[in-house]
Amino acid sequence: MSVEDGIDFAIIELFFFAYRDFTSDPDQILADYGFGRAHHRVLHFVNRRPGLTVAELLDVLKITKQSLARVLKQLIDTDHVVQLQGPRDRRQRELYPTAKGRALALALARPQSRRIRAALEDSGATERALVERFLEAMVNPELRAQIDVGSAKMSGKSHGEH
Amino acid sequence: MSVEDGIDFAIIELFFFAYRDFTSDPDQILADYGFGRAHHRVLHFVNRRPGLTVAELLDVLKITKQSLARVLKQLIDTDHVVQLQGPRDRRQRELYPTAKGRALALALARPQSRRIRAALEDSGATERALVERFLEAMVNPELRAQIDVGSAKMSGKSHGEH
DNA sequence: GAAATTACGTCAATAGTACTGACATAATCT
DNA sequence: AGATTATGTCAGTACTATTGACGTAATTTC
Repeated sequence: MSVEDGIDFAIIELFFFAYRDFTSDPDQILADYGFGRAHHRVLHFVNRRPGLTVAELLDVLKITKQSLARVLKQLIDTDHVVQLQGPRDRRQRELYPTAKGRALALALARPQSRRIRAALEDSGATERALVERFLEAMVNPELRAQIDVGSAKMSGKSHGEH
Repeated sequence: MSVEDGIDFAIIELFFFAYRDFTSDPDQILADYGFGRAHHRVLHFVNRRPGLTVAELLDVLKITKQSLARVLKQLIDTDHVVQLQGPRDRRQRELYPTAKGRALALALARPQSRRIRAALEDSGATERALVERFLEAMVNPELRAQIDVGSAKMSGKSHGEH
């Protein structure tokens, strides 16, 4: 169905609409802080992978360090993120969320999670797994390593407050 | 699994990565034309809903007419899109793709469709329907009318070349 | 038929996010 | 000691988006 010229227009369009609305919820909240989507992404990944270095963050986001600079500086200046000198390599800066940063990251994730829950409302674990599998398969194969689907990597890595 | 603080971080992240890579394919092609993502979106919807008016396009894209102006002008100047005076209301401008515009829209959609096909490789119609249902459910309910999943609306609307 | 509204176009100013290129500093590696 | 690496920063540019204001032509309303 809705495959014209062998092109899957239906899912192409659905993906556009779905992502547009998916990002609209946090955008509202971010506006109150004078932040944009870039701040959201940085905060999200610092929160999810506390202690990641600047280089690792750049690699995950696939942006340049000049693009990151302003956004990261603002998050540090507003006390949402802190930098600690790397323990092994003192050139590195490990990034950690503050309590304030974690709270904001959570506030931003909440409506998105709510939207996902609603979309999977009448679905069981099978359907959920299928959606996860589909989304993962949409990611470039060589980049799937970046994805941290399981919670294993997180559980032992509580660095507390900084 | 991977639901911390009751937040579905797994799908939030997967959605980010999936959409990033999903848009990266056409971005490469667009660069050759000096176009950006905005041009892609306009071209896509003009192609999908030939004859739609400027106001309808703004409503679908959820941007302002000032944002659309430059992009649409460039697409018209480069002979990818044409404007025709509305038959009923002559204030309106109906937008149609040219053959050139259709060719570009198709070239942009091809790698995206290929990616979707690969992601659904070992899936049947059931799984495909499930993914469609999920994506549709992610869209704001009041905006689902915009989505043109079926091909019914398209089939009889071939306006030919302009 | 005059007045209000609508559809569209355009000018000006601003913001957010991204880019390339270049250069500096400190730390680590060879 | 010299090369490389990790990070920071300065300068310039591009793309997409915004708000606000104004103009024109066509349609609707009274």
